[in-house]
Amino acid sequence: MAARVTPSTREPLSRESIAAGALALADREGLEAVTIRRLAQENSVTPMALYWHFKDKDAVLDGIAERLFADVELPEPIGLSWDHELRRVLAAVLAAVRPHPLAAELMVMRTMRSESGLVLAERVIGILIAAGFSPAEAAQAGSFLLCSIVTLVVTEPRKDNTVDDETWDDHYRAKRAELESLSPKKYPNLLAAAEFFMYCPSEDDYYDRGLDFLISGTVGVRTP
Amino acid sequence: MAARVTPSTREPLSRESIAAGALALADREGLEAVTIRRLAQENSVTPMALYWHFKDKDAVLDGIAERLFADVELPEPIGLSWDHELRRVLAAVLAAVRPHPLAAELMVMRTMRSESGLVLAERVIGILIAAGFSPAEAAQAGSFLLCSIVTLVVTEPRKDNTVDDETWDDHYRAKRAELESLSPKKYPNLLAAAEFFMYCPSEDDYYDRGLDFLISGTVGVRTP
DNA sequence: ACCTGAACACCGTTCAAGT
DNA sequence: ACCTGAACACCGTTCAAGT
Repeated sequence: MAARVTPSTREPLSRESIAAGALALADREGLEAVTIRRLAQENSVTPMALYWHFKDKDAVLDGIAERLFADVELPEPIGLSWDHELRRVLAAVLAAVRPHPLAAELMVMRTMRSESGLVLAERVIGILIAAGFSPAEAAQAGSFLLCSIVTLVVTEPRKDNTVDDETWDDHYRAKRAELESLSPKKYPNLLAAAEFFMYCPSEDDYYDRGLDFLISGTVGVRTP
Repeated sequence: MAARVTPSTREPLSRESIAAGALALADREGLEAVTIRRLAQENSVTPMALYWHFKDKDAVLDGIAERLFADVELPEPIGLSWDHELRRVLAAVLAAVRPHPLAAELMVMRTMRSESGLVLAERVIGILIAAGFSPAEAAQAGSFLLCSIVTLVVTEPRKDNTVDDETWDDHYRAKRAELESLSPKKYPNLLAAAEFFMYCPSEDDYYDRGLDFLISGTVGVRTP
């Protein structure tokens, strides 16, 4: 029984397997749990072993981001108007990012460091330039749109899975009680909306509205 | 000379002075330089001294965020349409955040933990609800708008001040050469926009377009 | 090529103690 | 009330060495 778990049966390390394990760990316990030493332990290996496969910890994080970008299944263009094509691309990014709310922030500022990220960026910038954006405008809008997808996922009010259910219930009740104890005279609107900062009535509505917002914004800043 | 710097002449600690010093440190060297031990050193005090004023490190970060929100000078309403009033408020947030690109991310998820943050949120949610947004829609849009201001500031292509000029010049040239060596067949649009991922032609244009985007997006998702 | 082992300079935090 | 001192369990990383 226990013999099956001895170090001698360990799988060989690789950039990909380490990155995949790191992403899984981030999904389970959050990004701050992803440390060199912890990853070494999970791979039944010495911390220094990881430095053979990655230059430093930042390169490991690049590896996680790379895996996230690789999960984006870019849709083939089907001849819709540019704003509808853009929405399909953003929806594909969203679909890839949603399962990884605790790791998603790594995609910000790391887009150009992986093949998949570059392909995605080329696609978005291409749509924007074809729509009449200048290169400078397209670069800004493209960067902002990708960050916004990450923002939507990261800030979606959710039951975080890094703690057990009762702990989170306590935390939730405490936070909500705190918000709802605010002065009704000073914060009437905040009180009316209080519950929606902690709880999302419909995830699909939330993300549909998010995409609507981004497309409206993009259309709105175009100067054709 | 050296006598003037002896520990005995040290100013008394306080929540506010520690938070202000922490923000200044983050501005100079980035958030990862803000450690309990470093702050202790800068205040000529033992690390443990900080635990009298703050519960833990997260509370110190709350303190920094609090200072950032306190810098927002909310404009008085002047009877414009709701979207123009919203733009004035977002512009005020932007003005407060722009000087602190390396610390700005702390404002995300910490809005409700300080008086100034609550006042800002009440104002934004108030505008949205008055414009016809439901409480749930207003909560989502309000959260997203604030995060977006932070995103604009954090992702603005800039010469980061955590390293000296030549180091950054080298880094800049290397990055740009890397981007511009991409296959023109595979990444034509990315190449056309390459320089604008690293360099901002006009900060004012950049932020004007950012605010335009956010207002267009908000107007676009309203269902009156 | 791939991994180990010992060491270094850092972290945040607890606990008991000083004034 | 406000701060110190020693200690603990962590970090990332360098350098030399093993197979």
